[in-house]
Amino acid sequence: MSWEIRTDRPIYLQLIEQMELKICSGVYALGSKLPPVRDLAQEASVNPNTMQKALAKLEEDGLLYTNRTIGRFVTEDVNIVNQVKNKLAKEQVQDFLKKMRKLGFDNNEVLSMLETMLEGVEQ
Amino acid sequence: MSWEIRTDRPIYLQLIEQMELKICSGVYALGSKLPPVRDLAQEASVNPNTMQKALAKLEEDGLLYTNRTIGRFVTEDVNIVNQVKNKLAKEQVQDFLKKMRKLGFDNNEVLSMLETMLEGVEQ
Amino acid sequence: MSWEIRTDRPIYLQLIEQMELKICSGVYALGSKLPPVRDLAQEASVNPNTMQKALAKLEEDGLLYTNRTIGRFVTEDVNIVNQVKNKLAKEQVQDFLKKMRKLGFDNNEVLSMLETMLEGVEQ
Amino acid sequence: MSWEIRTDRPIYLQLIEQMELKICSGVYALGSKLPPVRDLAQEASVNPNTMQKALAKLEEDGLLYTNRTIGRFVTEDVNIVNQVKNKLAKEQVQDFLKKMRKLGFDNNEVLSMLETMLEGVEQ
DNA sequence: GTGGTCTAGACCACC
DNA sequence: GTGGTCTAGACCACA
Repeated sequence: MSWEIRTDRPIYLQLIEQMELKICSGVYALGSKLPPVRDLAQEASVNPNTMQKALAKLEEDGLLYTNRTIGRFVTEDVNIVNQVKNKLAKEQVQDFLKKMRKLGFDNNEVLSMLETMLEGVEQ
Repeated sequence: MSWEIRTDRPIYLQLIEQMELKICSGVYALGSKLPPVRDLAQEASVNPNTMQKALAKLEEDGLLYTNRTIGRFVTEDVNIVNQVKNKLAKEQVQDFLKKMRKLGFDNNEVLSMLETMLEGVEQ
Repeated sequence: MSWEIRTDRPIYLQLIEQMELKICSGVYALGSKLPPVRDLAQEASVNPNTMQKALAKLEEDGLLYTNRTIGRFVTEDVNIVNQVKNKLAKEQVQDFLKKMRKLGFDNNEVLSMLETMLEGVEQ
Repeated sequence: MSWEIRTDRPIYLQLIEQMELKICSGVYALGSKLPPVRDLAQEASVNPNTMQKALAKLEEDGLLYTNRTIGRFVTEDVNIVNQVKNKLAKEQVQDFLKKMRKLGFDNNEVLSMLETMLEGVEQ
């Protein structure tokens, strides 16, 4: 998964979301060292200051921590990561339901459709 | 809902998808007249030919029909629209499941989470 | 039926053929008066001299005759017209067979296909 | 057989028809590689985009398939080609009958004329 | 070098 | 003014 930046919302918010996702999905493992800010910024084609702002917010939330002389690391606290995971999951569910409602499906229909599509599918 | 065009996929495909969505979600009602190609193109900030290509494809699929010199109309055939609705819904479900799996949720967890979030929510 | 002129063959030959066809199919009835050469030429978008050349040839074949002061007329001789009709028909058959052979159909297949398509069709 | 383009009908439709004919009559054998779009366009004296449009339609119908960056190929599926062959043959028969009727021949006369002309003719 | 896509701009038929 | 078609010219991804 790469970086996807759009111009219709604050970039640093998008960076936060995608960074959260990368951590929760294991792209950056618990306790692992992150690439330098400059590298991340270049990878995402954004200004280093913007990337810095995003990382600072993630640090605030406890998802990252900085060792000034060595670099930035992903937290080793599973609980924090799980909290974020749940937050992201809830957002996905909300987003999904919103889209399905727009298509005219009510709760029961969404549920039965999901159940149908889960049957017989390997995990 | 407005138009969102990205540069990483053929524009006409995105136009097709968004047009399908607009029709299925009722932005363009069954049997109603569409704005002229040129207007739609300007609205979406694309070349009229590109919009034309997308509309031609939708016409092939029976979602639209053209009354030459008068304009383009949404089909009045509920069946066709429902078919497209189901197709779009399935895509949404697949997409949703893919994202949830990336977050580390298995089928049962997705299902129970959805059920939980549907409880006590007004339709 | 209007005039169709192509640039890949002598125009006057095409005029002859189409004039024969018009007479045989009754566009210009037996014994009827033809429009003036200039009108015919304009109708077919060709030079009057070219039209003149075609009409002269048809006259030679007895399909037309000229009354100098009154104009040009279609012959009243059914036999002559029937001869031309047969000639044109044979050309059509030959042309048809040639095309069918190019598509890979042999005589028997052509015959059976024709018989099939004639069944149940009102004349 | 070369390309014949007329101005009284959409060019891309004529290209489709003639391409179908070329494939059905073996000018382009099953499974063989077609010349590049640009070459075909130049051969037919049309814009590459117009040729592209025609080929795209033939591809939709399964008569061609594209191996991107390598080229376009005729299908290897005999069934599809035979279907098209039959379609073209039916059109020829219809066209033939129409012309013969215009000349004043009824079904039986057409049939007997064809039978007569087929006798004693080498295949 | 291949097919695919997009834009810009033009003309046509029809009502 | 509507959709339809065509041309010219450009750029892209891929191998």
